[in-house]
Amino acid sequence: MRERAIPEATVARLPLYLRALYDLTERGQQTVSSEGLADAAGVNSAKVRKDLSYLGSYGTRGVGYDVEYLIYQIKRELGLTQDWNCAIVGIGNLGRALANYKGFGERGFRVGALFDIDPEKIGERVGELAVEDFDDLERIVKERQVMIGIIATTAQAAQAACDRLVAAGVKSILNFAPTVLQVPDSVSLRKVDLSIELQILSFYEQRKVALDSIRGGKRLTASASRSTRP
Amino acid sequence: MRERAIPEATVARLPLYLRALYDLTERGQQTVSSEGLADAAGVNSAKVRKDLSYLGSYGTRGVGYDVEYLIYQIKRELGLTQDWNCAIVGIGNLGRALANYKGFGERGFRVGALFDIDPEKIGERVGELAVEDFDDLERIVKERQVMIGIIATTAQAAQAACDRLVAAGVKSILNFAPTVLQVPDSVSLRKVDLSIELQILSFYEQRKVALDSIRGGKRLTASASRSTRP
DNA sequence: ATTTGTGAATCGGTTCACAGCG
DNA sequence: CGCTGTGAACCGATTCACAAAT
Repeated sequence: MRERAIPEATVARLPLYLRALYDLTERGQQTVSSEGLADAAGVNSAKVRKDLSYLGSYGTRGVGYDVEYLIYQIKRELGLTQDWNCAIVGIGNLGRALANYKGFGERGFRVGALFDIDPEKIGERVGELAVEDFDDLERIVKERQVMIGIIATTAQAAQAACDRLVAAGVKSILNFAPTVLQVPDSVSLRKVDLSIELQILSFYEQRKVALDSIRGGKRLTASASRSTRP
Repeated sequence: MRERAIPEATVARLPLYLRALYDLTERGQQTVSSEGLADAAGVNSAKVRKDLSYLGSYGTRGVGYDVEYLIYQIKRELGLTQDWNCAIVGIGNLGRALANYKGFGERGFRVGALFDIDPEKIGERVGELAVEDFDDLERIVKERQVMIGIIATTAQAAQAACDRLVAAGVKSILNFAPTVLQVPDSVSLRKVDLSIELQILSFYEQRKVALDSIRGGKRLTASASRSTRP
């Protein structure tokens, strides 16, 4: 495989492989087949092979992939050989939880600033940081070279938070607020919407209940609903 | 359009449309075109029309869609005409934030039980609920007719939490733990992985920096990075 | 004997473009 | 005339299946 451009779908799976590979090293495995990595990452082996082929030819036929080496290559591809400074805007329940979340640091994402607009919260300590004034965002983002902004405000406040991050030069934004944000083309935006995930589950759950009641022939009551194959 | 089966991609967007429609009612709009809804939901109008056509022919040519009626139809399709009881397993930072998150209740998801294995936490109040013993999960899930389980444990504890939820008859699970979970086919599983989202952003950010430094001809310093088009 | 790497076939989803209807 | 609803064309991603490598 030569030439650039890794498909989006592949990029989205690389972190999954990376996590699976870390798990494998912890179990002392030095080499892994596409099949083995597929199982550990919860995908199928054809996908693993095709995905990894976009990075280069890092496997050995008849053997598999060297775990350490593959970790290195994926980290390099994802830009994880350096640490990234993040800032969280909106220190409510979720912002606080994100500020305290250990998983970020482990993966090389340093939360280096917390912002809120509420004078009650400014100055308050959360973990190792103090909440700072949203008005100082631009200055602090530049001083601390924040590269990634995490928006954990209400839906109403999210666009303003976003605009300020963009004005400060932040090019990557992760949005937890349940609203659509506008950013210039030069900025990457991803979103996580908690209640949308539940609504999607609701769709499939509802369909299951409907199907059960057709098959069972009678209305479903809570006590009648049993788990099939535990 | 007749016959069943709504594409997965469409199902995943319905909650987005729903939120956009709520926003429109708040602004007093009674009818909306596919173009208008597309803007509000952050997609394009061809997608909106095709997606909505899977639900039925609910629009009026030359006019658009009736906002209220469309809300009703989407809610019905998603199974949101009823409330769903949820349980959160793992009351750490994130579990606590989720327990306090108002967005769930607003969308008809009632958090009706919190579980943790840590004796220190059992009995503690979080919002309106007390944390209960993980050992009592099966009984409580059945008593309160919990339909959706939310896993906010560590990666290590997640599979056990998942197994217990499945054993208790829960058919829909939302996993926040950074690990791959095994569930029977009869159970729907979705996942939200916070640090994976950051890693994806990292990939695109890194590529941007690389591109800039080629174009700019010189190494990038923090103060030299300006936002293009604010 | 295995397991990769990859063309070719396939699938699902998106976009186009316009006929059909209000 | 405007906007929906939808076949048709298109595009990206997944899966298949096997030749190539060790």
